[in-house]
Amino acid sequence: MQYWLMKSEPGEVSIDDALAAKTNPWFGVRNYQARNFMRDNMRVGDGVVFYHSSCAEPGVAGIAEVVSTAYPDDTQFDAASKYFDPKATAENPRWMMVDIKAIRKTRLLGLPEMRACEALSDMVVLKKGSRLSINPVTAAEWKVVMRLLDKKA
DNA sequence: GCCAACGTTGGC
DNA sequence: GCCAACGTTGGC
Repeated sequence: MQYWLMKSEPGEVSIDDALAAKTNPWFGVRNYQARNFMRDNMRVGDGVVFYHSSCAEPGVAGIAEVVSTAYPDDTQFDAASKYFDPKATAENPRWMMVDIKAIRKTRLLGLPEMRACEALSDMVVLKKGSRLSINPVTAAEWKVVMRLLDKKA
């Protein structure tokens, strides 16, 4: 059992959108490191910190879980999609995705509050210049995030 | 909109 | 295989 942080732009898929859907195929990841995490390391039941990025209030917005192992992201084959990849073929898919199920919406745990928490100082998402949309989260960090989420802001 | 940081591409 | 140029991410 592992833990992850997954970024989503609320303008695309917010935690509310994710909760409304039964499962969310995590299409559109076009970064090899993030793909490899999904393809090689994600297992059904893994915990996911649902993070809102590129928005007015970036931060943790909910909790989710991984509900499938990796399979080809079909948007790579769709010429009409902005995620289309002409170099990808059905025999040799380049991009993979997993299905995510939202568990609950939480209060917004914003970046300043996360940065203020010493126990989270090594979180990848807080590192300067970190742009990776999928990050491993340690069990210790997960616990701290859960505790912060249950606290009043 | 700005810009720092990072990833990818492509010429050599 | 190097590295400059370019594109993207994402906080501010």
